[in-house]
Amino acid sequence: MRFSRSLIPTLKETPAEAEVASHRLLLRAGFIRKLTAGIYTYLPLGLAAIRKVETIVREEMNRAGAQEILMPMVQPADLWRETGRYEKYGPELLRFVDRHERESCLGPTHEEVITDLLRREVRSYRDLPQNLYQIQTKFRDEIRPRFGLMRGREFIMKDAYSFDVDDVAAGESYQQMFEAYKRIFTRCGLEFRSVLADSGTIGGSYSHEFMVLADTGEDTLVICSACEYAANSEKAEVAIPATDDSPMLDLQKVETPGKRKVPVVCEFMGIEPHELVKTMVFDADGEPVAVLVRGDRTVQEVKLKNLLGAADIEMLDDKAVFDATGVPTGYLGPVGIKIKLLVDREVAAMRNFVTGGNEKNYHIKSVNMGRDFEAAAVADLRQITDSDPCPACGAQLGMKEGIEVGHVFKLGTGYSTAMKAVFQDSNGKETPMVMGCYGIGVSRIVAAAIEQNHDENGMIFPMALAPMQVVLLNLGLKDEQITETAELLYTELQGKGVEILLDDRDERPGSKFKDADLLGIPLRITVGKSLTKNGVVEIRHRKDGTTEELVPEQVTARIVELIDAAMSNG
RNA sequence: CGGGGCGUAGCGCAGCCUGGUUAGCGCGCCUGCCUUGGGAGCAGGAGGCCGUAGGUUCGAAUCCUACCGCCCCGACCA
Repeated sequence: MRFSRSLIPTLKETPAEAEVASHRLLLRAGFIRKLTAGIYTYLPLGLAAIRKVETIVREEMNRAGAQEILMPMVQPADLWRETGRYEKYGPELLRFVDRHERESCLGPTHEEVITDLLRREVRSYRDLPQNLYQIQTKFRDEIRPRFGLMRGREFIMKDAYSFDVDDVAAGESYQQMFEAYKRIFTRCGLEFRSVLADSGTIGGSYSHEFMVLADTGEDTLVICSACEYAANSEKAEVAIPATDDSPMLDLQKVETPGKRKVPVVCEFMGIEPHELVKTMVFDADGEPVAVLVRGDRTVQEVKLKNLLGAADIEMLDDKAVFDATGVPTGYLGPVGIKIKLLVDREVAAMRNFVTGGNEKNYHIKSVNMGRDFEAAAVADLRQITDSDPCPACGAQLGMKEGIEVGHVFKLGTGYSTAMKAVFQDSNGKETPMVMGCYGIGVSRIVAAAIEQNHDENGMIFPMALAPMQVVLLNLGLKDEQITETAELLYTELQGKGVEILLDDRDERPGSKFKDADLLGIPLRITVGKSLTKNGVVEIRHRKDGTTEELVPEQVTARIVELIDAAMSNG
């Protein structure tokens, strides 16, 4: 690839819209350009990086026995109605009608389509298992696309679906995919963790996420310092606390005029936030629900959503809270509350706590569950913290930020039952297929790799994902010896199958060095003055800046050696 | 969806408050000279429906209205 004839529009200045490193660098290095909010064109180098990921994913999926297909992007609404998701999926699902007034949507995921396919084609247990995947552009109309390729509305995803005769077989499929995923992310040269996860809108019983560790991650992971436990913090179960069995004291109403916020109430009453219980009100698919958590805790909405089986959970604003309860925010409490009341396990174990008085300007002391109020349910509803013990072994927990790049789910028979995807088992009995689904954010991996590997000068690609393996700088376009040597090396390396970008632009050396750094290509060959002076060219490693000088005849062999080494330990 | 902000040359911005010559600056781009190991220098040049539509005015990039687009924050703690 010749730089002079390629569309690699690098920018010296940072575009105003870019917040995070990967977005900034992808724009500056000329990998992507934005068409509209959350929708990007991949330029030659950006696409090359995407292709690297796709190739690794394909190889490992095929190796694991999955078969590649390609499903439509436009899907009929009726199919989505069969599973109830046309209504349930929410505004992320882009809906439209075609010229015949047929309702349609753009596929954000493909469970319905694949299940429809399999129910038509699979009759017998002899046809199972099946594991099918595609690499496709998905569309999700995100509330707020951001960070370039990290959270776009349109993005490239690999999604796979497994169909098995029973839970045991489905578990094997799941395990196979889990192993394939580990190989994929390892080959990509990424530092990652697999964690227990919530299964979200896709549904299902059991799932793991694969997270690339990076400070700009949108997810928080809890990782045990002692055992293997690792989970997304929205999923991480908080250990059941010891029950306080001190004697119940008498209820006591306290006037707290104007004291609404936890810290203010605590200061006023001379107590600590952990002695207070706050009452939060949410809207769960239109029904108001109150949740009790300790004053210093945070309600984990995902847990709440799962407990209620709700499609959408939203915290109510002050006015809506008053409308639902007749009490201004700040003074809500469980005693005498009129709406459904859910209680965090930690609160259920407490005695004699302080709550709002359910009356303006009053709080109550020495409240106790069971005596003073009843809960519709007691459950784990709060966000875990790093001072909580590991739910598996009790040791210290650590927290890290991560970018979700892969997700594997056990779906069970939810979709197959809803869509009547059944087969006859060996006894002739009609049985729903047991499903699993497995996603990888292909375009997001490129962004995640850059988040994890960059410096102030630009990207630093791992060899396996680099759009080009080598960049060769010709610093003497008008010097016959330099140009001849550069061209010779370019041809020779291409002949060895090396992916190489020849910087043959009529630019000054400084610009070429800057661009080479920016592009993050792992190896750089410089042919310039040192050739005419000392007969040597230079190889520089982008990652650590180390250089080696050698005569031109040795370069090709050395480069091939370096690439092989980088690919094998990646 | 709520709040805030921004739309002026390919990119980054100034001008707008306080309306009035030819709408500026830096980077990039084109031509020439010069230069060639970390984003050089000089000279010349091209490039703008000042987001769109309407209004106010003798006169609008500037004031008003609507629309469109984009960015940021929030949509989690009473």
